[in-house]
Amino acid sequence: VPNSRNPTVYDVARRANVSIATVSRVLNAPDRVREDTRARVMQAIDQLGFVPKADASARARKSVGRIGILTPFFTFPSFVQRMRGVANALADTPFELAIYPVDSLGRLDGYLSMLPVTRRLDGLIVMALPLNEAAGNRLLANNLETILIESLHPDFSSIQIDDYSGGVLAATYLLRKGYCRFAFLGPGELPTYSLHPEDRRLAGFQDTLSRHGIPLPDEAVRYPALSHPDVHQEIQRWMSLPEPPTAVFAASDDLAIRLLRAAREQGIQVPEDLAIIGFDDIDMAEQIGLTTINQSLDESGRMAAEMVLARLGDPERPVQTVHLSLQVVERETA
Amino acid sequence: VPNSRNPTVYDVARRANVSIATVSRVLNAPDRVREDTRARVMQAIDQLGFVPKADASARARKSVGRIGILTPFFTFPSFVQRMRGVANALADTPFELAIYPVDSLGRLDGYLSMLPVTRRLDGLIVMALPLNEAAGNRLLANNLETILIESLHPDFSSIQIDDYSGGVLAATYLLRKGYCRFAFLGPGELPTYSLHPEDRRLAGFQDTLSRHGIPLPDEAVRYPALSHPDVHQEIQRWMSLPEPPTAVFAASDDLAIRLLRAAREQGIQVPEDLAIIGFDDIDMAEQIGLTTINQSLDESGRMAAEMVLARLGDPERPVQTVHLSLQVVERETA
DNA sequence: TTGAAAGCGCTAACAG
DNA sequence: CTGTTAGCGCTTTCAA
Repeated sequence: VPNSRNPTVYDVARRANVSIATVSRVLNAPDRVREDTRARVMQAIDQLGFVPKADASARARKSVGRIGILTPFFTFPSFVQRMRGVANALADTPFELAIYPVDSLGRLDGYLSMLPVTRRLDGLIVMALPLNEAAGNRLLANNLETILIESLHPDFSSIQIDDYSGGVLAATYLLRKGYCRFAFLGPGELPTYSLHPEDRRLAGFQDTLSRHGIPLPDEAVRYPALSHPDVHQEIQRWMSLPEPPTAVFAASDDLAIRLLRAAREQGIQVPEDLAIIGFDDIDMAEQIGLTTINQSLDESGRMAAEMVLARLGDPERPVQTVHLSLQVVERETA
Repeated sequence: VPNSRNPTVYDVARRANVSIATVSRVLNAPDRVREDTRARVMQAIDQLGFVPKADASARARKSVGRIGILTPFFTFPSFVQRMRGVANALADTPFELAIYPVDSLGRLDGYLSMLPVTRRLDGLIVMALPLNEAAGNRLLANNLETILIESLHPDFSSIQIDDYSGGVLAATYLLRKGYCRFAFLGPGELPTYSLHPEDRRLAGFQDTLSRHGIPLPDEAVRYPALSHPDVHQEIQRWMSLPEPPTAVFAASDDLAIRLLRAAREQGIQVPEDLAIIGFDDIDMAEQIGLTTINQSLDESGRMAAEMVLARLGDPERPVQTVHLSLQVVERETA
């Protein structure tokens, strides 16, 4: 005689011949249950039409089991690689991943207002986005563990990239390679809601050059729109200069790749006629053979996730700022 | 010292100097509590910002406001672009996005078991992953709105790509361009848990060629590992054939891009010596000028999301299969 | 990998 | 009216 009440974990457990703990595990951490046991439990669940009571789960659960990522440009390779780092770090934990793409200032404010209050998240990773006073306080007050990547705030742990020294590295590398006339390419369309590390990369680049007595004339520093014709045009402009540059530092691999294509189309040999160095070291950089500066994208995501998890496990852990080191990856374009 | 957890009835009770039972009564049967006691308790509740935990989840019971994506290779550009389509479709809705990356058969089974039962999702989009009988039934039984991309199941709406006709398109295009000796490049490392559309792309390619009386010899069909040396080697092998191919159909843009680089390194002119056509039309294809076959990646994600939302709004909506059309995008490599 | 047992936050029965 | 106490159904140590 079937029980008239809704089935519980106990019913499922009895039918599958396991303990209630195992039933719970099948639902909450399937990969921690042996294949055949899981199948048996799932069969019992299906047969009984078992549905866990939401309030009971909520009550017993100490966390909601979810980490969020707040990110602009969430499909740009550099951001995707950071997300990959996060996802990998989360893979064998009971935490799932929620994405909150930011495409405007309004969206950023909106998320920063609601996320801490609605308590649907245990932790938050904020990528390359500024955190204002009020938002920071709200996160703190509501006790949402937050880690910042790229931005800085006294009350939160963060992962920092030294963009200035990235520029120094690029200049140093190119100088040692013997290049002597330089140019810089930055992104032309900058949204207001995200951080802009390009300026500091340029500063490091420029300072290093000038320390070697080499100027970086204004016409060598360009911020074209990302369209193909625009990038094309910048190269033409450069190459028709009385003393055209022999090496370009592009503020991102994305830019460098566009530049590379435009150069090839104009019959400009890379690196013979024009050397190109990028910044980021996205996957595609390797596939294309682009010389660039590695900023440990995957690693930054992985560390951010680990830092969130660590704080979740022990809230007493001190706020810390981690500096990731940069490294030139020599390939074929410079 | 502020409490680090959310306040509970115990905190309220302590602060109001009553037992937890009284707190509960104030919440559930206020008239059974003396006026002044009730006021004291309410004051404590307000001060602590107390919200009964069960309530919170009970309120959310109608809709949790979350759509999930189950996907392999979630950082591959082609999958990322689909996710972008989904994210854009969700941007101005009250739904957030959860990602469930699948990296093994066990993980796939695990998610397919737990997701429908635990009710943390309103809808699910399954990308390029097979759905077995049991999993399908479970999704249905638990009423989790699901849309499939690439795979097919009679009980679920899906978005289909006609891979066979993609092969036909590639062959037709190359033939019309006047090429007469062909090769095919597929991925060498195939995980067991995901779908494999390459076979059908090859079939369409091969059939079309043979309909024109052109053979595709075995040695022209290769599945190298994705490492640079391996791809390099395939080209060498081809070019040293007595009758080397003049055009290659790569089963994905990723492969095509690797091939392109390897070719250039060996001084092989593309498309003069060897034409290359890819499949997918990822963002990068445009940036590097790759001729390829567009399969509307963004669009497929957008449609999937819209179909989930539509079914959520009106569960009576019939199951439908949408066929996305393919299109050759002519750029510079073929 | 699994089970026993101790909670989780809350409600309700029962005393007083 | 209020406090004590025993669950509710589920999760999560901890040991085995």
